[in-house]
Amino acid sequence: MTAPAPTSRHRLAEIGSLLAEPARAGILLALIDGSARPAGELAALAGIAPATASAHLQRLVGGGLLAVHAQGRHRYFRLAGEEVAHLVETLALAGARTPSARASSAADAPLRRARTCYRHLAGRLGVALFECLRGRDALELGDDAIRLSATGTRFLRDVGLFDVGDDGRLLAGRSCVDWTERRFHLAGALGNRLAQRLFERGWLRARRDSRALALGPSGDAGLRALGIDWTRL
Amino acid sequence: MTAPAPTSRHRLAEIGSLLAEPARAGILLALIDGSARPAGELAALAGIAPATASAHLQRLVGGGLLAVHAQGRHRYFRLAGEEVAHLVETLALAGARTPSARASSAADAPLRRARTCYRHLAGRLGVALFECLRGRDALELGDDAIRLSATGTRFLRDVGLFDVGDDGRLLAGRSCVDWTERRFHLAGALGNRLAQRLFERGWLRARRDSRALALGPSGDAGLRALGIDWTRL
DNA sequence: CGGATGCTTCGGGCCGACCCGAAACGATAC
DNA sequence: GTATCGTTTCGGGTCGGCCCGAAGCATCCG
Repeated sequence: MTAPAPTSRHRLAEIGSLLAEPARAGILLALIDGSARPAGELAALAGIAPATASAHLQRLVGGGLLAVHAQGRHRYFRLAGEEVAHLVETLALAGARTPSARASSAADAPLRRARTCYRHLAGRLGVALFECLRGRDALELGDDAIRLSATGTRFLRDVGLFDVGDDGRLLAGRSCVDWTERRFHLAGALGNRLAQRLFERGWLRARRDSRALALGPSGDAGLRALGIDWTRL
Repeated sequence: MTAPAPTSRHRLAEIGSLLAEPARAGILLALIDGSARPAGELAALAGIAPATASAHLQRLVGGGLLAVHAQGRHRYFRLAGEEVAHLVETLALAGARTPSARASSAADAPLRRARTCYRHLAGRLGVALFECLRGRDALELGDDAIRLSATGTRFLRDVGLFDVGDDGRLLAGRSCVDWTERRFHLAGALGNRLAQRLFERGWLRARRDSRALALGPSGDAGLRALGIDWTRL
């Protein structure tokens, strides 16, 4: 047996050590909805002094997990990409091994119903959306991604989610196992586009104080066209 | 904005700190093929004293990443489950961000062609197998897994991989993105069963000194029935 | 029943990481 | 220009983790 290459074990350890600190883990979790936040806010969120947060943020950026952009005297930090969100959720999923931890608090109820994960939908709504599409043969399994079928593109146009020019087959989707539900939901470019359209059409809207989502003005009728009943979700 | 629950960030950090040490990362990577190895061997592999390895192994078991079983005066350690293998590969994938690292050495060539990942197949062979099945409508997208279709079960019987009693629809598969190829290959119970049969039928055999796989006596003809040419893989 | 082997526990040394307050820096606001 | 705010850099204190050698238990072997 050859030992695993020293480099690969060190890379693994490097990523691990970036997540190993509760303060850094908290920062990543706070950004997992794809938002960009200034350093001071992240410091308060993690419960540490600005000086400490600055060092942590520097390490996270250096490790390629976060991206920065300066704007005025603020510096906004966000996750470097969807892979990072996926990675963090995978790890969080692995950590939630005990069933007792999954029962969790009533405060999580809106989160379990519908939330954003990076830029796509998760929670029971995300799962229901996936199942709706799959049940209508709207999804095709590709060699490296899940794509919308011709049937699916037509269906989404019919319910008013896609415009005439949109071709869903060009969008690569990833199916990813939902954290709370342990079932598939749609991520990747396809999932992002779909979520974006749901917001644009006023079916969903973001809440001010949480990752959880609320029903928009035209959401009830819209979701019903997909066979989804929000009130029973 | 509510801060993420303290518990979740601590769980994330806990998992991270388990991976954060090169010695522990090396141990996990050495076990990623699903093998069980005694403590002393893992110590030598990681380049540390037995006493140090013992402490590391204890932490990994306590964290739920490894499982032990004692046999005589040896204690054999292996990954606690497929989720752990998935987790480690996800992280290793994230770490291999630079293209230069992916070019790597010629010594990896057999690994890139065909290897085991936990108990299923990966590398170009794993990808080719997935694409063969997908192209023949042998796979169906389910709500929580990828399953073999009726067509697929029949096909695998025809090529001699499944016995008459086998019902592939009962096996849940997961599609997982290959580390070297960045395309889907088949994991989960379905992937494991398939790999097991390929070994039983003598199409593939394990090498003594590596995770890489070699062609078995009846492998060339068998793979050709799947439309896969080993020599051009 | 000794003697080897595999693994663990114990004790102690070492080094790195985390944390904060104070001060410097840059940009905005007045 | 001056004051203020957000952020980073610096210095120093503290704490925990990693590491190993030696000793203690088990297990197998002759």
